[in-house]
Amino acid sequence: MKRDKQVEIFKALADPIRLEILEMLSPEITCNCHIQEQLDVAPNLLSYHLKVLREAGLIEGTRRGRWIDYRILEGAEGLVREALPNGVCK
Amino acid sequence: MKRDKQVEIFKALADPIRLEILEMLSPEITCNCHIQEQLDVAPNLLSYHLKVLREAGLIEGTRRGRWIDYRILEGAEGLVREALPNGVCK
DNA sequence: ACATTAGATCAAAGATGTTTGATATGTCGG
DNA sequence: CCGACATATCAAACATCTTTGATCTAATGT
Repeated sequence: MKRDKQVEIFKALADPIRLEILEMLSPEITCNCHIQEQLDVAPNLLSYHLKVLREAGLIEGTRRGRWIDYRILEGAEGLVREALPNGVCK
Repeated sequence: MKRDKQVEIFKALADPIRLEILEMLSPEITCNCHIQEQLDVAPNLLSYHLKVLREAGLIEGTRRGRWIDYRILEGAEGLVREALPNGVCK
């Protein structure tokens, strides 16, 4: 994996709001509005963090009517594990 | 693990120089001066990055005469794995 | 004790990230 | 088509991180 991609993934993980979001998304698809209720951040701020996670390739959103459902991408776990530096993780 | 600690670890990993260092340290103890040769960063900058990694609990340095040998800490792998968000990694 | 070398620390500059407020886009219900 | 709602985008303010240059500490060899 390219160094830049590796860095992008860890940057995406290096924020408390984004970690909350990822754990909230954990069990399954979650509507953006649902995340919003639980998280108490401005809607545009939530959008920003979701975008960072999306661009890192960790989540994906699909529109359902007026809302957007977010889910962790299939490949996300593999991607993160692949990003772990050899030095630290065999 | 506390959210702050989790964030601290990912921030430590979210930099290309620090990832280089970690992979360089991978096989075993490496003298600071050796890292320096391979990395081409100012010595004070290297110090800064080593400090970030040290404070995150990933590496440790011990002085040997004029030099300092750095090594990945035993617990580093466990620490990083523990930091991975449940959402992404089962 | 002195000069030299390896690292660390500090403060300021520069770069990058996050948050906010205002505005835009897309979708629904009437 | 219009008003309301969900989300996204944009620009500016603010905060944090990284890099640089100067200075400091600790250890070595003479």
